[in-house]
Amino acid sequence: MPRIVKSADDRRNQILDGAQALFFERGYERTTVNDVIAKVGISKGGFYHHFSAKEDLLEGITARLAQDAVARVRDILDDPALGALERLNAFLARSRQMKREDAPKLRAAFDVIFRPENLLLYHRINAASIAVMRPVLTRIIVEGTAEGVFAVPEPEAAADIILHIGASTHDIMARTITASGTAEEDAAIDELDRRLHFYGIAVDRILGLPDGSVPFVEPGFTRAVMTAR
Amino acid sequence: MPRIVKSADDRRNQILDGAQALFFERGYERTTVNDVIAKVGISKGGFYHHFSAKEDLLEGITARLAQDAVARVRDILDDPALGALERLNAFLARSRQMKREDAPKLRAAFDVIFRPENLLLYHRINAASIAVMRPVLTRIIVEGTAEGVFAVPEPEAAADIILHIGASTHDIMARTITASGTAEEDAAIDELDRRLHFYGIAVDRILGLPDGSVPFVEPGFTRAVMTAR
DNA sequence: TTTTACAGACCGACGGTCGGTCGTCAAGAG
DNA sequence: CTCTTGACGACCGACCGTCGGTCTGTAAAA
Repeated sequence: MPRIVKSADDRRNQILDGAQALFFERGYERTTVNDVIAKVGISKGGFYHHFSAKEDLLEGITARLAQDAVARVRDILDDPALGALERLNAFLARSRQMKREDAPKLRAAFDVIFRPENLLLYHRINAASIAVMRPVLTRIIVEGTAEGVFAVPEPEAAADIILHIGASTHDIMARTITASGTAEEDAAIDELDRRLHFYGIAVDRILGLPDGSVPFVEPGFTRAVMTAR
Repeated sequence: MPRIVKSADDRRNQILDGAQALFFERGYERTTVNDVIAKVGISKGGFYHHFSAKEDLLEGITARLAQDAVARVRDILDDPALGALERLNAFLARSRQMKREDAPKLRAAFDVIFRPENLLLYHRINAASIAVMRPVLTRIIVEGTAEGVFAVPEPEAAADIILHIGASTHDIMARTITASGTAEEDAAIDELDRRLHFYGIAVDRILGLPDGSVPFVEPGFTRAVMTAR
């Protein structure tokens, strides 16, 4: 094979790209290092020059993913014109909008991520996004408490809880995906939607807000994302 | 090797016992099937006669663990003399008592379970205990709502959230364990304790109760468990 | 010339398989 | 009641393929 040399950063990202595509297609365990190097067109030695273990791929991918996501809402988070509650809602609205925009890709990824054998992949992605969002959400809660809008004695703990609420959707998400195409799909989506709606209420209450202050879903959102092709 | 024949159930439990001991000592990934069969004194073929894969061990162990735990609080859950809130608090009190009683063993298990490489083991144990507790907690919430004590529109969703709150302690738990023996240990335990206290408040709020109705920790509890030998 | 990026043959360990063996126990013969 | 037989399921252990990771060496860059 001819030897192609690239800058370390480029190569690293290229490997990450290939690995990410494979992980979202077959899952982490079922993707081998040989699969990755074949896809990228690189040798074993080349791979282990940039990554010390297969595990590193997970860390690299999830970190990149989480940072990309937070970068796309940075402007809202830093908007000084908005109060804490408004920023929180604007952030959630933007997140939903982004999800709607690449719903098909998202849905395809869900198909793999929520399979039981990919539990580790799911939890890693979740943990990475929580790690990135925690300081952001903590700041909003701190400021909202200072504004007198929220009533939260432990902002960081509250942020942690709220972010972990997402993980409690795992099982219903998995069920909804499994039910996809069957007669139960409709009911599953409805149930998921009700859950997500309640999660908004749970957030309201944790923050000391009246029910309905922080809507998690808008009508049709859940169905739009879950039925996207 | 001499051949020793046992009933399928006995042998299965014996294998589970051995595997559980090893998993809680070295973690899941670092325990090989050969380790398990060596510990149990059985052959490869014997093992695969009872389990179809190494993964099955995880499922078997976590299911057994979760069912044991729920069996030890069954009497409280079924006590007709208690209201929903009282049952919930009695259940939590019993759980704490049990944790205090075998704090040393629990603490030793924590040492392994909360290591980053054992994330999967942690999540499996968590998922299994949530699966067992979900219907139990849901029932309490349904009844408490009927009694007019709780105000929860989606009992099952609320149960799910409350149970998942436990997972949000993972990182601080891990940090506390890592800090064990160092100068930061004291501060870490204090922080963990504050968190756990707030989680009680979060549960209060989700259930529509005044802050402090459902205490998660009592004074000294966190320190007692985390410093046990 | 030294350092960095890469190639690819190689290795050991691990999860899992497979053909076969041996205990156990019930049914039928003596 | 005892003994034989035979089927079934528990169990054995050599073996296999795969996979993550290593190592020696080489070409390009600095």
